[in-house]
Amino acid sequence: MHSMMNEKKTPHLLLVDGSSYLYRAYHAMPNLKNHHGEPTGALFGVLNMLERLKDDYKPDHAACLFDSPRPTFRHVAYANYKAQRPPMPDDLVRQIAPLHEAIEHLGWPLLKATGVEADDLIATLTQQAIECGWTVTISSGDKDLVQLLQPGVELINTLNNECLNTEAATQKYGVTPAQFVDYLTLVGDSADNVPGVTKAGPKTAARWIGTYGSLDNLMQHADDIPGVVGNHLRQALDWLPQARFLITLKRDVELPLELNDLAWRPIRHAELAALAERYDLRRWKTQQPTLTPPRGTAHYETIVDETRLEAWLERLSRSPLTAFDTETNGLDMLTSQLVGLSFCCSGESAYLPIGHHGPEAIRQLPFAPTLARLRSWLEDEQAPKVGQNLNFDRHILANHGITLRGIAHDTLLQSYILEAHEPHNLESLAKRHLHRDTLSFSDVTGKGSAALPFPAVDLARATAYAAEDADVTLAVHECLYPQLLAQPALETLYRTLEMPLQSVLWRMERHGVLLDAVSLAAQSDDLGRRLDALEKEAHNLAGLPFNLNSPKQIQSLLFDTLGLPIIKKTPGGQASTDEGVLEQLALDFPLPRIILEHRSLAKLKSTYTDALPRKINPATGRIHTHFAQAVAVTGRLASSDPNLQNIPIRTAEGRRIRAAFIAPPGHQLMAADYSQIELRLMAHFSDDPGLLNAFALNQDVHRATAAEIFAVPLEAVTQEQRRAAKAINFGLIYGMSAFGLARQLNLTRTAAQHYIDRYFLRYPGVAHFMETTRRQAREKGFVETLSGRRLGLPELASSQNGRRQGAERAAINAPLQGTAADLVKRAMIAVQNWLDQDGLATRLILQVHDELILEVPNEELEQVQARVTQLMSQVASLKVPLVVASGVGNNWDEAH
DNA sequence: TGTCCCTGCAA
DNA sequence: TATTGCAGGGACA
Repeated sequence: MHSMMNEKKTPHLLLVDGSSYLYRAYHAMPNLKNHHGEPTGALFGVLNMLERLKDDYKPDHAACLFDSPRPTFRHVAYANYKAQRPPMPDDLVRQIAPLHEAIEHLGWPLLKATGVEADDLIATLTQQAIECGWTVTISSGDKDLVQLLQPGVELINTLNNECLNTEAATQKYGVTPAQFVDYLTLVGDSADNVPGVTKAGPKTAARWIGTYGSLDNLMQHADDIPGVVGNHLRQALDWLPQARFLITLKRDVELPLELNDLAWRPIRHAELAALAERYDLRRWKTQQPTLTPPRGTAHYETIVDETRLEAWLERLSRSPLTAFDTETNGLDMLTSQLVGLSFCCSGESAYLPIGHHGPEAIRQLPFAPTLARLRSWLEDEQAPKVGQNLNFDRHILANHGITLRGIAHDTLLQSYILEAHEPHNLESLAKRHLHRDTLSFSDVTGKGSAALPFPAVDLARATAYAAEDADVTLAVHECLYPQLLAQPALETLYRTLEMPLQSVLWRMERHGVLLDAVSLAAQSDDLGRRLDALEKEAHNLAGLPFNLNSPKQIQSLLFDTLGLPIIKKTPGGQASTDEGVLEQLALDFPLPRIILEHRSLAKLKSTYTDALPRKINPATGRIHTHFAQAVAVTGRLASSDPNLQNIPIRTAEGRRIRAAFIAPPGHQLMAADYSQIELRLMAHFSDDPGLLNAFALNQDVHRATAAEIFAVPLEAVTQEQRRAAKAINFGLIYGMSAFGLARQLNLTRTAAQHYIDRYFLRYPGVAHFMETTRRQAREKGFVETLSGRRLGLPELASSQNGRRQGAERAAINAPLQGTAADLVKRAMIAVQNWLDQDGLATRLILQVHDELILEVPNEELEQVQARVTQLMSQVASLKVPLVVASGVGNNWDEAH
């Protein structure tokens, strides 16, 4: 292939405005301290950000630039320059020297300005790099730097991930980067205390520059500007040249080094480790190769005697934050038993085995007394803990009568908020954020049939695995949490939505739901008999026996043996036998109809009536689903083991299954669901008058849509028209094409396209919303919900057309589905808070995306139904009402 | 035993 | 060539 040496790559230079981030990191994390009580927030924030930049861009050359404390030429020229700024807080001043040291230890070239600002250094270096034909990335939170944009230069704001090039900046500010100085001169820069023209904001300034081309030309025509703002402009004429001078970055600062000196330096591990030790910078302690011992991890302690236990209890009681993890004899949250606990704080990790079997069991501390010693720390609200999916540990401890309290952080949820589309297991997090390979569970237990249960693992290996989990959890927290703090909307979601929800979900899982197992057993029998009959009939029609559960056998029977036409192929290239295909074949042949009936009943029997009773927990007599909080990329919950979010409802047989979810004696089930929530959100986001109006008038939205599309009065809409309109409404939510709609409604493509055209003609706001969303997704790589939840769509950049178009459809759906998920989560928290405050015995038991199900004592029924529907509808105030429908009954079916 | 494929249940 | 999930059975390594 190509020789690498012949491929000349354009050198890439990364310039980081250290000063701009210093302040922001400090204010984002004002209270972080090391074990000496010295402030470390800015240190953490800036170093984490630098490492992230280095990883993301992998530049050939780089520099981190800082302001000098001494007056600059701008202070000399203008006495009020930055005069409104308070002096740098002492807490921040103390972090600067160690920060500079750490940056240099990490191998970054570092430049401190003298007599100029960091921005002037960036301007000068950018100028030099462009002249040499390099490309440049500037990282800063400061908008002044827009003036440096030109081909080959991009500007990124690491705090909000905004990335500007010449085009994007022109779009954003309405002036080109070359005009930016003139523009900012007119607007003024309040951050630096440089006033512009009174009453002239961004819009006016951009318009003036657009009309007159430059500040100079505008000043020459100042007399032409009418109105009050014209007077203000004329008053500012004497000042504007000086303002422009202050705002213009100096591109010819004399530097003590050349571009080629901005290469990466070797990392000074020993110095870095010393600094990391002093300031509790775990990330660099662990990255430090000479300090990380080889596998075997002798530095992890195994707590097997009274002295060590005592020392650790002491250490835990004083730790400002402890990473905590449990090891168990199984994965079932309600039945598994504790085998050991691990801790990590202040750079030390340990494993406390209490439930191991085998020859070594005799070494470990006794189970019950040791757990009793730990109880007060585990239950202490004031002992802050961080974990990876602490809901699991909370269940395990609850199995032993211990209530875990003081849950301050969860790395699972941090990762989910930051990058929902990435894997969130601890091994992946360690790899992605710490560049560490960790021991996996199967490394320690073995796999397959040879796998040992964890209690049989010897203490040394168990310690290597368990203590590492706690160690890594703390390190991941120290990497992810600053990233959250740097993005306030995400931090708010994490702190006020996902963390509180975790507790709500835990209680729902713990409480479970009651099932009528007798009814389900009877249904299984009934279904079994009907399936047998259908099977006989199918075999007779086919003339030979075959397995009705095997798509492969059905395929060969229908299409090979019987010669029926192939309607469509599966993604795997096989002739499909799915419902749509069989439905079509059933028009002309008898056998497909029998297969269809068999399929639908077999599904109910295997997935529901047979499977659900097996999931009843013998101890509680109830079903305990698991609500996964960090699985769905849109922010929805997912239910599993068993999945209680896909219980049938559409057919009569299905509803019998739903009716087997019952309330205990003296209770009723209440179900409350948001009506048309995603379409309402579509109305809200799109601002479309027609759609808003339909909801404002509380119309049947599908009927209203039909009336618009088919141009008939509301009361003249036929069932068929309404059905078509409903398909379009749902299709829109999913980003459907004319092709898809045609298939759904059995129309020609042209007819479907005609409907869609009519729809967009009547609802232009929706068309605009969809286009805007697609564009934002393409430009930014993500879309956002109303709460600012970021939904990343990496496939948007795919080179495969199909994948990319799939991602564009997902981009339409994601803000709607994701915002609905945010609202329901808020409602759940509000409902649980209210129940707690009022001391009610009502329990939330299930959530099905737009529906909450509660188990309500009869005497609380009235107030709960009123209040829950109210809390749900008031969870947000949108441009359309949020309508909640609710019902009550002895079982889930009746409650609908 | 684990994994992939097809199918189908829900919002 | 309609979004997000979970799960069952068959087929096969």
